[in-house]
Amino acid sequence: MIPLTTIPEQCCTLDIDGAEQKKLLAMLKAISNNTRFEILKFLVTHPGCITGDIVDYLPIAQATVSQHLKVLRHAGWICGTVSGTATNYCLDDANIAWFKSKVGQIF
Amino acid sequence: MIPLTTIPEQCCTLDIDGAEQKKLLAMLKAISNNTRFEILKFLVTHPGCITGDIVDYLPIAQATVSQHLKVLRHAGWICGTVSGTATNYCLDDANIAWFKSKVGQIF
DNA sequence: TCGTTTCATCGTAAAAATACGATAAAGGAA
DNA sequence: TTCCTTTATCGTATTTTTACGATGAAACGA
Repeated sequence: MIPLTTIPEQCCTLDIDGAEQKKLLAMLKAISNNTRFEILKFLVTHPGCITGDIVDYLPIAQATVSQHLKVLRHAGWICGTVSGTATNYCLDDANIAWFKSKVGQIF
Repeated sequence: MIPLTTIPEQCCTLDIDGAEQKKLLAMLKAISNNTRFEILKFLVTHPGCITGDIVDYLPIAQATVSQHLKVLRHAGWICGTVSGTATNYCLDDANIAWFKSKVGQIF
């Protein structure tokens, strides 16, 4: 019998492919930008806030924030809900749960 | 007493900052490139292989592979060990373990 | 020594990402 | 309607990333 200590620890499998890999890489790419990561952090503490709140919080132009929100939306990190002239943003819990579980299973 | 079902599920905390956030974002950025992700996958099944093996496996130039390896090294995903004229590459288990645990705790 | 192998780095071209001001669209208030 | 607020999109400039060929460095064998 092989002692437990000699069994090499599998540090990760990276067992993913095709559409799932594409989706995961898109999510990874989206959060690997510091500004977008900060937007996500802001949404954790300010769920349902509007674009203007994020614009006020960040030191960048409104057009740039809007562009980052689009990237986060398309990657599946956030959901936007139009309400009058404003848009409320929330974390996309379902996709984030998928991300967490996928990363947990392949790394 | 509040029923369990009404307790909102915390989808993520994103509780990270400073040097740790910087390191995490660098690792995220490094793997969000498809070629680099494929290199990591190759290393899972070919631990200790040399640069030339990766060059043969991928459809891109040697200089480009070397550049990607540099990015992965600096981000902490892999370790390179010079052996004669060759360089053996392995996954950086310790950093990958850190990555996995960090992602698990903030998402 | 001389040539070969292996790999990193240099210089540079092309593509993608990031940022901005200006503008457009759409809802609400007067 | 007219004006104001809010946000997305357009066009574009700048920066960063990605890719390549060429070159250099270092180890090895003949």
